Amino acid sequence: MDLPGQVNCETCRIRSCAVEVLDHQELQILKTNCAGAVYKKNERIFQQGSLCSNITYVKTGLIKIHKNGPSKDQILKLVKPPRFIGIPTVLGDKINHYSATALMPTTVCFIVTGIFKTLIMRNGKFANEVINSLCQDELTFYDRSINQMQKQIHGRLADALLFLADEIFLSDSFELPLSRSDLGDYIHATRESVTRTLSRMKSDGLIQMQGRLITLADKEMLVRISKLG
DNA sequence: GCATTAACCACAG
DNA sequence: CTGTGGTTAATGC
Repeated sequence: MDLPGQVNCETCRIRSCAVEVLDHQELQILKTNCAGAVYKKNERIFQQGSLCSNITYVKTGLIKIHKNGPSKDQILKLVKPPRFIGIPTVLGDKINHYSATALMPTTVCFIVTGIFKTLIMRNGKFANEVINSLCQDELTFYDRSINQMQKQIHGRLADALLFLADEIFLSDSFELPLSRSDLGDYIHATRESVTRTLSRMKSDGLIQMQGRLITLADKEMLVRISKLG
């Protein structure tokens, strides 16, 4: 982790909707209690089980939120910046219930927990934006849970590919940021099943694939597979 | 029964 | 870290 350290929230171009509604004085408060950091691919940003001391705001890059279950690691969600992570921890418990790891070079800002709470108490609009963001997250998570539980592997993998293309990379052709094993943790499958299903999709002409470079060739069909499960 | 799905295991690049 | 193949348990005609 490198520390560019000092940041200026007043001139920051990628600040959140929440921070957008802060007044001048509040921005000053934030600025003096905020520090930037840079993570490389596969570097842990915070660790499940450890004490949570900061709110994390992901500015650029891509991260996974994951949690060690009884048998193996599970990726709860992929977070595309800009986005706050760790709000549930700060407001709900002191210990991280999950880990966050960078999947590509990622920049974040840490905000001192107490200051974050102060801003919530002090500025209703700020609090409202925070709640909005939490609600969105919860709704997406419900949808994803249903999909994971009721679809079989082709549908789940199609979901993941469509999500990566449409939500993360905004392109039908992208470099897979996850290993096969990670992808398995994400869609609730073994790495072998991921490999097999991907090569099946390739031979069926649904996708093109060279190593980690994926191109969605037949999106209509992928959508149908995703819907049918 | 028979087919399908997907995990588990082992071994090889 | 990946790809493949054999095996196996569960589920559904």
